[in-house]
Amino acid sequence: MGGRMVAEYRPEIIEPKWQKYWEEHKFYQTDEKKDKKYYVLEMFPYPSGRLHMGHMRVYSIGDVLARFLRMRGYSVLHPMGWDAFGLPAENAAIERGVHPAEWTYSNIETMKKQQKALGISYDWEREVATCDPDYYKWTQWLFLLLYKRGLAYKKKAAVNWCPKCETVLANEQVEDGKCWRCGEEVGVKDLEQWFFRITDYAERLLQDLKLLSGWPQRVRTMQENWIGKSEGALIRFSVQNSGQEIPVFTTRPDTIYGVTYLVLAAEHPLVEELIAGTEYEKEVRAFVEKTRKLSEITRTSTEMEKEGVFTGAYCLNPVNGTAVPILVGNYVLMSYGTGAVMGVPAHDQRDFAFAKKYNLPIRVVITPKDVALKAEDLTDAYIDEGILINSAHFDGMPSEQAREEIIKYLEAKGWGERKITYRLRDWLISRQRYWGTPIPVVYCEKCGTVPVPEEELPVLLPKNIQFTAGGKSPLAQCEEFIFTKCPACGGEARRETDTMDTFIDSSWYFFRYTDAKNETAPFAREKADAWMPVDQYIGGIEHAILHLLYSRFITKVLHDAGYTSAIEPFTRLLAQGMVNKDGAKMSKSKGNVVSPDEIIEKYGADTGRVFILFAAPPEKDLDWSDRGVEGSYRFLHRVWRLVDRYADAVQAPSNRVPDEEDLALRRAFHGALKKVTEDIEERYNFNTAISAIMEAVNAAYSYVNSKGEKIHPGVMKEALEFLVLMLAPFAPHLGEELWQRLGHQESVHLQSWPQYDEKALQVSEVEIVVQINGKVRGRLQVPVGLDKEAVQKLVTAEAQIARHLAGKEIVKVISVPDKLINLVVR
RNA sequence: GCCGAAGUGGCGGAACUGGCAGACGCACUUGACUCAAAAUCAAGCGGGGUUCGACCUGUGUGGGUUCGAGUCCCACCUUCGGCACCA
Repeated sequence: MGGRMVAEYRPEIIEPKWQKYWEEHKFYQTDEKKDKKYYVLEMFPYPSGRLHMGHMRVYSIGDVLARFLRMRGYSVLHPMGWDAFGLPAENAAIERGVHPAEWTYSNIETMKKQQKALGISYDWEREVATCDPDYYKWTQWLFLLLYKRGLAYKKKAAVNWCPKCETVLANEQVEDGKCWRCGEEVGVKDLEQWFFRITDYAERLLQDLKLLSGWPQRVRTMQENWIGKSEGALIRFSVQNSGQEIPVFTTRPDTIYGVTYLVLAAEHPLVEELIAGTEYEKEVRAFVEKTRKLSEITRTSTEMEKEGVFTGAYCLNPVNGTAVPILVGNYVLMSYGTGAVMGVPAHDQRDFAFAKKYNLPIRVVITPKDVALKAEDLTDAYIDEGILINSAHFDGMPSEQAREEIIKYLEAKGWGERKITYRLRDWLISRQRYWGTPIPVVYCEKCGTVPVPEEELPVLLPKNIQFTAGGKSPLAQCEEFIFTKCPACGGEARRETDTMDTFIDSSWYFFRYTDAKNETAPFAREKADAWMPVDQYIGGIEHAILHLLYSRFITKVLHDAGYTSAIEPFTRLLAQGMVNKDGAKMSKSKGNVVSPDEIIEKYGADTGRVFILFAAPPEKDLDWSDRGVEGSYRFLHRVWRLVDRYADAVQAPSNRVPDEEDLALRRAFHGALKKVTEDIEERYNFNTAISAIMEAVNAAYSYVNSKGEKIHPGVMKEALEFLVLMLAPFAPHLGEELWQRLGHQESVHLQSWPQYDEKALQVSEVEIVVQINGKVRGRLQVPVGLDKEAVQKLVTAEAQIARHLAGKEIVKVISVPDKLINLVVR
């Protein structure tokens, strides 16, 4: 260590100095030896160009934890990498003629420099970029693993299509009918695409949410809603004069006797068969055509008028043999349940409206206890629980019980069975884009679909490629890529030209960090087991479903295949809030953008970090305040001056017995240490941790102002050392510089977190609050540990308080030792 | 419609298990230093009231429990977030 000491706080000098020092000494390389291990991870960024304040916030949070835990004696894994595949790189290629790889790697270089300028303690030896063949080779391996386990399959389906991104999207990636990335309205296309069978894991993904007590309730609820479990029954209706059966899913089997019609989705495979050659053929076909043309958004909108058309066919209600008409309706979705619903207008609001519109019969089968409902009196459906009527031998049964009994009855008769349905659908992973991981599959005329053998991975992205807007996917036009030999028979074959959804790249990267340089496997199990699951994951709430659900799924697949003992990837999750300015999200169009660069340049990284952590608790949105930053800058200056001024004086021998003031200073710093430790460790309240440090600094100024030359060197030295140690995780450069100023040779970041002394916190006197009938009437200095009676004696002797007692009778005395006494008077 | 979170000074926020509401910071006011300003240091800072000792009032609204409620219970209002013809 070394370097010239400067007299003023000059972040522009000390920050680069220490960054260089840390880099040269490979300071933050992961120490794998200790038993106490902790994995701190911030969501890796997409290399879009430059860091924004959201990045600065998430890295600052992670870095405080990483540095604190190292001081607490943990081996900390704190890596960083790049979610480097994605559309913007390709758009840059189209717009500016730069190759996506070049654009991406140059952005990575810039952003990495910025991260270093923030003083974040990453282990750069483990850096990964998902667009690197050494990485995507293993993403392809992961695809093959899912393929082998029957979890990757290809099917033709109506899929979400973003016309602007010119690719398909998974359901999770459509928000409000719009593309999650570009906001364009999403349409529908019939395409043959690759899917991951995430629905096989629906129940486990739901159940294991219970294990995630370290996640915000909000995120767990969102995932629960997304998975959307419903329990009910599958009931088969047979079509009259035909051998066909129509299965329907219902959560209300107790209303089975109230069915008066059946509705099929426009896409239902039976529609064509039912109408072929009948007088209804033309009308129904026109209706189906019209419905199918509607986009998903209009079709699923609540305001959408419910329309339907009769097919001419009837089916039989299995429980009572009643023939009910079959219709085709625009509100029934082929993708949920069975694509067919039973209509129970008396007990379902939608069915009620539909039945009224088309004059379908309404049959009441559930009634509240005391009132007898009549179909003709209903103005709305009766959707609540009740007692069954008009339901054969189930009459008089409460609906809740009837649901169970009717399922049993259906099962016994073979008409249906218990059934659970999920809203979650399989994960569509094909993308018609270039800048992504190629799907490692070839199509051979003889052998059909053949996965590329593991030893032939990676299937490399060709470098030489044409980018033009509005065309086909670039890979689909690249002959050098397409034509290949079949790995099975050696004959002519064509490669799959779709690439994988980039969410696959990011659904396993946290495993790769544990063994980033492994050339023979994605990661060694023992390395992964040493670190996984991630102890603390930090990132934006926008990934509450997408990335976090996918990562949970992939982790479970890896677990089932024996590659990891982890069943969940992230033990604790911190969803950090956004960084706003003037109450709105920072955006170029609003002109309210503040960049990390300008903050570093003007005040230094330490000031920016302290402000961002001090302004709000991490999970809340934060309003950027230029004045507030000034305040943090002032605070660091204040710390600097205090330490600089007394650094030499405190080296003097301490031969004086500490007096009251000395002890008070000691108490202030031990108290602050206690609070800071608890705030970081237990509650992640960095804002209150910093405020506790500020209070301690204020106490130190009061002390030196009062003591002048007569400060106690030993007590002051301890105070300054505590101060620098406590501040080091927040302001790491200033910490280093001041630690050196205090005469230490070794880095502050290699020190142990100090331990507060319970004895130093002890006081001889305390101020207790005196209440009369619960109102504060005074305060009193009393010796610590004084009992209730003695306090009461002291209190009643006080003139200020005695006034309130005059002519009254004390009926009750409540005492909280060393804190409060409340006299209840009448 | 269903589910969830949150409402505290001029502002960001604090108050951990029911026990001094407003820590800490910003802004503002005053004083010291200065020729002056900045910086720094010191003091004040919810509202009302004042004989400067009080006292009253105050954490979205209305009730309740309690010696005591920002904190617990009930009802409501507002804001934000998620899900939503899901059968």
